[in-house]
Amino acid sequence: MSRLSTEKIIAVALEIADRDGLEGLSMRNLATQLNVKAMSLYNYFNSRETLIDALVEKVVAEIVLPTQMLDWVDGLRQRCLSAYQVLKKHPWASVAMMSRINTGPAMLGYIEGTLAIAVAGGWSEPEADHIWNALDSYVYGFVTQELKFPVEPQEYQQAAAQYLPEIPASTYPHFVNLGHQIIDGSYHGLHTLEFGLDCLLEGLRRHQQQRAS
Amino acid sequence: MSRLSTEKIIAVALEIADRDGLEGLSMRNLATQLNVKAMSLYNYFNSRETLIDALVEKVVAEIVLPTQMLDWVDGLRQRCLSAYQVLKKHPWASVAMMSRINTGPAMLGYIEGTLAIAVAGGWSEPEADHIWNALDSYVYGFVTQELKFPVEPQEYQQAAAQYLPEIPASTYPHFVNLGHQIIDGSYHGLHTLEFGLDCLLEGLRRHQQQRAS
DNA sequence: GGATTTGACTTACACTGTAAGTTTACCTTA
DNA sequence: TAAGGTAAACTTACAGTGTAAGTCAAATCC
Repeated sequence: MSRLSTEKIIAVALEIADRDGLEGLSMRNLATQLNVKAMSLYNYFNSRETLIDALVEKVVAEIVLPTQMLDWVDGLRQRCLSAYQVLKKHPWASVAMMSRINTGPAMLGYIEGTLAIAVAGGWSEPEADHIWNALDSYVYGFVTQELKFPVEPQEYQQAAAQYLPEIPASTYPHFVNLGHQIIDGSYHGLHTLEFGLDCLLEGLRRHQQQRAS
Repeated sequence: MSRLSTEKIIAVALEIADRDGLEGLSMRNLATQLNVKAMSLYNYFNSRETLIDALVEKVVAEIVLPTQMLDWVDGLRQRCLSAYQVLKKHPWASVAMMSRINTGPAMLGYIEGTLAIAVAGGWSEPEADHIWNALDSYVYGFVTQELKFPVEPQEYQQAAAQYLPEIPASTYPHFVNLGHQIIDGSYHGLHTLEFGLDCLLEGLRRHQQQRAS
């Protein structure tokens, strides 16, 4: 660790954020990991916020856009699944991407690539803009919600068993029923990105067909 | 303001959060507004986090579920639109709702009501669970993204005019095209919740029809 | 009226981001 | 090689954060 660099800082910051979340990424904390004092970081980033912007760029760059020519539905689907995988690798990122404006090259390339798929599929540019926005709203929202729940079905089962007794079945019948199904194993309780994603895409396809006729 | 109470604290905290965001809601700040010192608040809430949980509950309680019996599609649609309006009134809330687990009565009632609409529409409980999750993922994600952009078309136009010159049209053709359309007024650039919502619902309807046949 | 509980208070600690100013070390040019 | 310039580290300081711990007065209850 002879000398600092933006790349080195970003790499270590990414490690910390992935492990401890954005709130665990303090300038002093990060500096310590780099064998340096906090203020030295300000030679490379104007503020903590701009550092986080750089982290978001780094993450967006990981999302892969389909290269070979696909049906627009398959293309968008594949893109969303890639975004999903990347966002799950970086648990802090979905909220950051939703709530901050990023105009870095990775983000622009990501948007451009998505628009291109839709336009190639016969949509106008404003329509492609709506489609991109709708898909990402769903993907970001889904990931963020999923991250707050236990991942393993087993943990889910335990959590359900723990909390369910306190919930009156008379006022919340369906909710409690679901809880019982999760506890007895007849329903895993886990959600998949594909469920809503395929509904969205199916709706879009219908929308396009209806307009053509 | 003779005496503190959870209701009074929540009311003022809600004002602050709505105006300055969650990061503007500090215990000292909040206490000052209540003519009290910070530590007095801890007589009513164990921590800042539990206070925020209470705020979320308060917000969820504002969401209205359709009362009269509607088609399940219309019922879910109406519910999502209500949630959307409420979340826009409380700009900090969408992220909070996505990222924290809330088991208060308002939240449970909200979920239960949503499940009930879907089940009444012929879906199984696990399916209703998936539907609820998909819709809320989209709504939360949409609101959060929308809140970071300028609201007025005019501001959007100005922002586009300001940033577009720096973006090379050769590498981002569709993106730049969209920018031009926003600047010249042929495309407002604004998104609507309904676009993706109706796609989702249409996809769900198809899904159900296909299964029935 | 005395005991008990409630709800406010003060103080203190370990953090946070970052503005401002200083020193060290290297690199370039004479 | 010596000198000058600059880049990149440093220290110090400030105003803020959440909250643990202990104190003290007033209201409530037996």
